[in-house]
Amino acid sequence: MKLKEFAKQLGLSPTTVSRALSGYPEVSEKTRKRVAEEAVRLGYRPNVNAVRLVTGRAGAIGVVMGRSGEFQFSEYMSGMAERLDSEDIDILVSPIAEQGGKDESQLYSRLATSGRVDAVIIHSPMPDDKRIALLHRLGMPFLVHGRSETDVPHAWLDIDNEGAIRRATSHLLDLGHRRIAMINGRAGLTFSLHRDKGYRKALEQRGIPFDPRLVAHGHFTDELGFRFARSFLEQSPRPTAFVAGSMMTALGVYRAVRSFGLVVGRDISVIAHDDVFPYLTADNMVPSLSTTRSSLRAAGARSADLVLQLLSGRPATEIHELWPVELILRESTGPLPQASE
Amino acid sequence: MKLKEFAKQLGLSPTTVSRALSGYPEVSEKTRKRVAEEAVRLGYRPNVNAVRLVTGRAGAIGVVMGRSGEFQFSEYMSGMAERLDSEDIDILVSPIAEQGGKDESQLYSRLATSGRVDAVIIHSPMPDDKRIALLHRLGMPFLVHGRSETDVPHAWLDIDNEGAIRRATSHLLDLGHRRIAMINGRAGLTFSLHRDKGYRKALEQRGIPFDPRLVAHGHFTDELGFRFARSFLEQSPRPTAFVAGSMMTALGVYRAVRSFGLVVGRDISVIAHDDVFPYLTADNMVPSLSTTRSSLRAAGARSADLVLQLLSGRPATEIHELWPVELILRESTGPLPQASE
DNA sequence: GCGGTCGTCCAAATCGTTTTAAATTTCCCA
DNA sequence: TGGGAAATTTAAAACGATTTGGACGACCGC
Repeated sequence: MKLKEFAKQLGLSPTTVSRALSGYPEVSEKTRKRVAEEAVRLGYRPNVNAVRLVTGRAGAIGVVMGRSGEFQFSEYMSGMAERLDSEDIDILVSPIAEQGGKDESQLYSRLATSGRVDAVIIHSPMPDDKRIALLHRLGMPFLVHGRSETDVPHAWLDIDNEGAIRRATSHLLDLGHRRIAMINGRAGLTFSLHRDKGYRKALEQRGIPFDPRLVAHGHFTDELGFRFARSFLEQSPRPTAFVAGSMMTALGVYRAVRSFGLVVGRDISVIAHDDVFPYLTADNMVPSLSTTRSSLRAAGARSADLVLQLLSGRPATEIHELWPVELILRESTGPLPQASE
Repeated sequence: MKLKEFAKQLGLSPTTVSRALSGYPEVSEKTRKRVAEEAVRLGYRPNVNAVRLVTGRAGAIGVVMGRSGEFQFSEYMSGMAERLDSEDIDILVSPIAEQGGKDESQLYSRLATSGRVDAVIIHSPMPDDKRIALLHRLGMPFLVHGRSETDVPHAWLDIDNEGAIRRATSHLLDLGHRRIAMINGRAGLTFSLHRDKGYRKALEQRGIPFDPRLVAHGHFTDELGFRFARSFLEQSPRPTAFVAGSMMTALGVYRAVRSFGLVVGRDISVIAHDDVFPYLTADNMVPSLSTTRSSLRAAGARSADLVLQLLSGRPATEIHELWPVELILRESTGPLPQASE
């Protein structure tokens, strides 16, 4: 069913019908209502591609997915989808062609010039992320999920990684721990740097020297959690507490601790960052895991919302949101055991 | 840069340029080459929306994402993305409006009539899935990831869930286990039924009666894995082996076993299905987890491939792929302990 | 009853391509 | 050298909507 045909059935011109459906004021309330009703009855829906061509809008938001298929991804997308459900806007997922390098910027260029999307969301930025400058230069609206230190104006939404890790570390210090190991995210990413900063600040406040041998960087996988934790535990004196970057990391840490015949929550304290997944919950771990918590799904929903604001004209420089992170104490954290002192 | 402008710069007509770029035979090799080179040099790319309007093709494949944001999702999508990287085809993610019910079919209708996608992939089908009949009726090409028993012709790609679980169960029986519990997927879904069938067949072959108290259904979460496993272990006599539906489920099972003071691989054997995630590997669990294994990423890549075949005219009735599943034995499975007999 | 305003509605241009149908050029052979 | 087939190229008509610039009455005040 095309507009022309539909209009004829109504005895109206295509113009009027189009306006009625788009909510323009030049059409009487009576006919608007009639048009709306008939559209439903006859099942008329404007052809998306025609609308896109003529308006120049793509009706889609692009999300670039890393090669490694992070487990966090679907949770964030669920959130976005939740928010975009009511709008007539799609989510477009683009794979990254090659890790880092030139191909990545090519992907963004193509995304921008092809007119496939109206805006892009980028993840895991670095302090001087080249993508940000690129997208700005291309004139493509974008939101950064995370933060960067570039001068290029850009909208962003981030959680307070520094504060979260600072509080987590401080809490462990309060409990008497002095050798606290941290398994951080990939080196060079802003959030990893922020977490590092939070960790150091907490130590600094107590006048405890920073020991680089207690910090590791890498993907959030159970394997790295396990390996790093083991290598930390082999040190002497060994750490008595861990700050783990993710739930998966924490799984590895738990295993590593057990493999040394130690008990989490008694011999070794663990705090991890939790993005709140329906399929893996900190409460259910044994012992239950203390976490710094922030809903990734909520971040996804809000991201979609902010992109919509961006598209409707709100200046990117106004869009900066820093979310606080909760610290949830459970059984995996406890006072420094006497013997270890 | 528009086609008209670009053509003028080349001293050719838009028609010729369009044909040269689309690889039609009516243009001489010499000009084709020149056009291609200049297109790169001047950065001309056809406007996607104009192409879509005139060709009627959307240039996108739709994937419907469940509300619950399954952790498997991004791995499958990564696979799809991998395959579609070379094509000029997008992946469109649609959230499901409401769980089940009427809204779901509305979503598919809209997806089909709006011209947003050329094909759709549906997941976790049921034996008489309404979506299949609906999409068929709407004339929208689609691929079912999983299987169904409907008469409606449809393309599908599935793994041999029945065979996998049958082999897993048989292996446990070989080891002497007699009370084997199974934590299956959500009730009513085809793959759950297939797994159930595989489980029963294995028992039947040994003449062991099926005990419904040893089977549970639900989402693949660590929480359900833990709860179900605990409730099974409370039975008397308790099961000596578990078949777990997913890696997350297995995590819960491991915890439950430990919470009873039992040891996986010695007191209790566990086999789980593994979709092969980079962030959670069976090899790294302690003890390492025996699995039925099938790469979800590969399935995603192949799905994209099959959809492309579908779109280029291959009949849906020809597209049926059943993938075998590997059985990988590791430390979590062992002979029935003497004391338990 | 006339000119102006307002509220509705419409004809036609437009978006940037692909593709049909026709026009041109090239080429080969009688 | 001319005729016709084959190889190139082109002009113009789609595709299905939005939107610009008017047109047509109805209504009001003077």
